[in-house]
Amino acid sequence: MDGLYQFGPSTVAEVLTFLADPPSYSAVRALLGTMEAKGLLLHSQEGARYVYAPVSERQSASRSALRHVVRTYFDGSTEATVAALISDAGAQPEELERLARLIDAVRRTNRITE
Amino acid sequence: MDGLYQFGPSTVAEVLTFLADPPSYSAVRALLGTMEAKGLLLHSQEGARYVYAPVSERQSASRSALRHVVRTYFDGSTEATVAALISDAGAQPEELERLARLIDAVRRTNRITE
DNA sequence: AGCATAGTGCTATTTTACTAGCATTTGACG
DNA sequence: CGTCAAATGCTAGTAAAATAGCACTATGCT
Repeated sequence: MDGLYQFGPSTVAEVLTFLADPPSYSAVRALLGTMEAKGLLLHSQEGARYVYAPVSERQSASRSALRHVVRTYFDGSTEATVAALISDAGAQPEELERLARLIDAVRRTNRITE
Repeated sequence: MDGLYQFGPSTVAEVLTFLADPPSYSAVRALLGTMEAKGLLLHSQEGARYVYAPVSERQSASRSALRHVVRTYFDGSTEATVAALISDAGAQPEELERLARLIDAVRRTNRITE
């Protein structure tokens, strides 16, 4: 799943390339088939081969993944999560400046709408 | 694993309670045993029962989980991830202010050390 | 002490995942 | 058009995981 979200819709062969410790070609075919049966994936035929894509949009998947991480590792605190992100990212000056501007923008927007 | 990180060291019965779609008691026992054999968990005996805990610290696990999310869903961009976190969190004013201060603090620290 | 409860140790069975391999279809190219 | 490479469809066998259940042990309570 993660690979499909990261690399976009993919064929069986492509999935094999981005899997870290890849099982056999047959196993990947079976796995994709099972996931499709469970409703997690869909395939479309493209010439001779199948291209698999996740059913749910990347954005909604990203939100639930983020929420999961926040809940699991940061006691539900967005603030603590952002702090970890910043300290882990090496904190490049330009990025920090953009983030500061982003937060200011959100704060201004809130002030107006409230 | 996630449950153990979220709720701390747990017994088999506790794991059962926080698993969303729990398999049988036997399955959980087997699963925890398998994970321990793989070196992901350790158990300590507490009276009659076993208490399982992850081997790696919560903090290091959280960092790798965050990195994974950033890479998978946000093309490796810390900035985009923070933006998603903020917009998803409902953006409470106090939290935004604390985040702004946090970023300022990091920026000042960087300016001094560089 | 005696009993009930809750837990593990262990084993057998069922179900699922993985692997391998062959037949068949599709697409590309000389 | 003929051939080759690359896919899938399908099947059978093996490995691993999930399940169920019984025996045994520790704990707590009366």
